[in-house]
Amino acid sequence: MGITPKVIERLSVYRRVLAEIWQDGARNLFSHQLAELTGVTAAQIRRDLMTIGFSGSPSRGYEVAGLRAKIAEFLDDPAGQAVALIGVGHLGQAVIAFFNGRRRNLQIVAGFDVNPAKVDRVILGCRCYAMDALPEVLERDGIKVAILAVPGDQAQRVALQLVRHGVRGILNFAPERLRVPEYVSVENVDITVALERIAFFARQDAMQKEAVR
Amino acid sequence: MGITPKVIERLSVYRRVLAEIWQDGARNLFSHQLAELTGVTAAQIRRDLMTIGFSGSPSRGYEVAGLRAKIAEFLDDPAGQAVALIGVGHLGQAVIAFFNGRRRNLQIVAGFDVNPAKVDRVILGCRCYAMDALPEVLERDGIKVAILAVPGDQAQRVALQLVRHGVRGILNFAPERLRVPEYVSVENVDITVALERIAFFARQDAMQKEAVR
DNA sequence: TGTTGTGAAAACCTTCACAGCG
DNA sequence: CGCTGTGAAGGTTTTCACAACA
Repeated sequence: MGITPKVIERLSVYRRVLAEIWQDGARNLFSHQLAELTGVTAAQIRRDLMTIGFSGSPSRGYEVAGLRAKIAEFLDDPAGQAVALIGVGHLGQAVIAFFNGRRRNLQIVAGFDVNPAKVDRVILGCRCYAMDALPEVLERDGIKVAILAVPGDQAQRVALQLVRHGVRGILNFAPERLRVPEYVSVENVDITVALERIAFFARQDAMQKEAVR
Repeated sequence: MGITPKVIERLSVYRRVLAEIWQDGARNLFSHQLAELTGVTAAQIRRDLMTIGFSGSPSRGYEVAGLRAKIAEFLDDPAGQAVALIGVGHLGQAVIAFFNGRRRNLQIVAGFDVNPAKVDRVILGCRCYAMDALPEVLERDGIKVAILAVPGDQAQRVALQLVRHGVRGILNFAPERLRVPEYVSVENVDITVALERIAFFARQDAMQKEAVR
């Protein structure tokens, strides 16, 4: 029974689609239907649901409500998880705007920035603090998850500061590989790398077409 | 010989680190040194360099300049690649700010938005157009790569529009799985999913610690 | 019939371990 | 000696294919 990051990722995608089709009135669906909606193969979906211990019926398929509940039980902390955002620049603000209101269970409750113009203001609904306040606020709100949206040359230093004050998961937007203790999870969202990847494959496809001609 | 997305991703990381150490005056390095700097294992690095056909010497290691050139030869189009950005909201602007000046070879040359207040302005150095202008501009600039930063409910429609006008790679920030022809590469950067992933593992670690206690 | 649940196979990716060499 | 390059092994993830069932 292996709950790998990939499984988590797909479960997260499933549940978004399930919420949509629930709105549309669907109460049951088959693996191949969910496959169609998510771009994951039906076999993969059945495997994933087996992994989290959810069963369907051959005649009716999977019950949407039950599956949503089971996924939530897996992914969410019932008490909710508070999230800190370090770096309230363009990217940080985009993350707040993108995120707030989307998931109730996971909320960005505090922003931190070195820019005095931002400190003690409420930006897009998120209260901002000076970096000095970090230890105090993290402790006060029991924050275990942080989003790092600071310039690359500061990411490592800030990351260690976060870890020192109890953070156990970091979503890192800086183009630096962080060195942190192994009990801390890091997820790198590297926009440059992502763009280079698609640029490469877009070019590849174009070259193939040329070769075939 | 398999050039998979994972290899591309690591090459991209290698070259960033190589640029840094080149600045610091390093002219050669061993696989284990690059491993230390990137968090990738030395064996993996040697395998990757084998894949792109780059050789080092047992005594001197790898020549930094040559390796940088070889990676560039693989990843970059020598003519450069123009990139379009669809959706110049918070996220779109963050992407421009994050990206501009970072890679010369890959440049965001045009932004598109439905908001008339943005049309025909230059935002963070990027010229913005109305959505109507999409076909014309894509064609004019020979754009094959696009960044999609529009609301989820519009992503699919816009994606097909992009494909229809020649785009072959899409970096998708919308929380929707795009259905596009198989000759188009899509890379999903799903911030919600990423955050849920680290939140899950942060919680996991906390629970394990509790169980051990 | 058409579906789920799943052992087994296949595909893919990473690591090991060592020959070869300066 | 310590490194690279690489065949082979090991591990992980995905897919196949089919029994069981409504």
